[in-house]
Amino acid sequence: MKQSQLFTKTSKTAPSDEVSKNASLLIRAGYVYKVMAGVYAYTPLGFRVLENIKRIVREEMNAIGGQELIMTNLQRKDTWEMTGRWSDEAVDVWFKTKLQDGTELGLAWSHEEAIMEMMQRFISSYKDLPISVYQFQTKLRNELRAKSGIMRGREFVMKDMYSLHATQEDMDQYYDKVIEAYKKIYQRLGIGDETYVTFASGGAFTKFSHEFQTLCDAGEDVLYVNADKTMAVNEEVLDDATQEIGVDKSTLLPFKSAETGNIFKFGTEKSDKMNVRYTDVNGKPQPIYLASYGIGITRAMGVIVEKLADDKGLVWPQSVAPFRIHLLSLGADDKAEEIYETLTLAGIEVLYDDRDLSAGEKFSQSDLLGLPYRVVIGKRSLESGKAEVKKRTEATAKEISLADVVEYCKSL
RNA sequence: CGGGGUGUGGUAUAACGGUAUUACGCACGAUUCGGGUUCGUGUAAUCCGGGUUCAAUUCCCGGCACCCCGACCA
Repeated sequence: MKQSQLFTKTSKTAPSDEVSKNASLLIRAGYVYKVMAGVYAYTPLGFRVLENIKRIVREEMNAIGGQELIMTNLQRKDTWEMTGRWSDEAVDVWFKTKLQDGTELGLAWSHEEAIMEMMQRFISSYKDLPISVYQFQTKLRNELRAKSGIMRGREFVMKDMYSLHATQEDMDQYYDKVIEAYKKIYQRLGIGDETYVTFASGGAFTKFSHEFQTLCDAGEDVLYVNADKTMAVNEEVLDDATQEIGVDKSTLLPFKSAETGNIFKFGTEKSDKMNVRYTDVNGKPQPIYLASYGIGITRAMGVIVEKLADDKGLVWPQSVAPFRIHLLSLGADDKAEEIYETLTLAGIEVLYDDRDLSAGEKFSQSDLLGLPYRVVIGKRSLESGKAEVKKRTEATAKEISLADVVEYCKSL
């Protein structure tokens, strides 16, 4: 894409109403637009990052048999009354609205009940199980206080997956498979080395749920990690969990962390409350085992920013960057344009700064945008047949022959 | 939800109760052309509603919005 066509622009000044690094940088660089507290629009650059994160998650979910679908934001009251979660006392983040005839509706903060309700229409026999479905969905939660930029909003994008099983063994087995898939996801997102599978407060079925916690100063949780970094426990359940697994809690060190994923087993709770049954091999009705798996897509984006950005601006891992290469022309538009066309035709995602700006502006804005690689075609180096390439994470650039630029870019 | 704070051009900011400041941006014209180049001209603002006062961006009341701390957080 040519940068002259991009409607967003960078800003030298940080917004006065944002404290968090992620929101401040994303707004300055033109990735998001703040609509209100805790509610952000994703402009083309931010949209591309979200789509890249989703692509990675989608690939891993598909790899373990997940079927993608999309549920609705408008939800029926009676769906939630079946499990006692329509009440504002039970769930304090509800947005509710009404049809013109007065029918009460809920705006989806979760889809657990909604999935069960839909699935009862499709599951009748043990032969229909197991089933694993997932979606990328906008969740609406009426948080008392939004904070930390895109990391805790009132409207956010989440990947939620639900697996339904005939037996506990089958659920347990699948649950473990999801843990492995999640590990791959965080690795691919570039935050895997600092993301832990942790014990956290559980649901009705199990004593603990599992959270995926990523070490991050902007996070809201405190994680206790052991010395060789193989085990971590959420502070919320520190005493219980350390007792359960027989670990001396004084050997664990606390770190701030952000919950980037949460998985848990409902067991037959929803099935029982909502009276959803399948028929077993003996013709008898049986409850369905349910487990649920979430990843905050927008929160993951915020965590990536928080962890990787430097004093010059954003730094994206190649896997999620909106473009792989930032091509700058410094008074060498003809040659740069030619390279841009060639790379684009080759299917390489390039942001080409074709604007008539000073070199300094192009460089500093390029740093702020944080694309993984920068290729500079300058009038000066053009004369010696050279171009300059630099990784965003490295301080110094190197020169390569102009003739090798296209091959170099293809090899990245 | 409890507590605290802040609302001024598009953005960031200044102004004892007395002519709304400056920078960035934007437009035009020059200048420059490898780290937010330089200069000129122009453009554009006091959150909303009351009150006090000769006079309110400034003080008071109410509302709304935003931020922070806490609480909350499958």
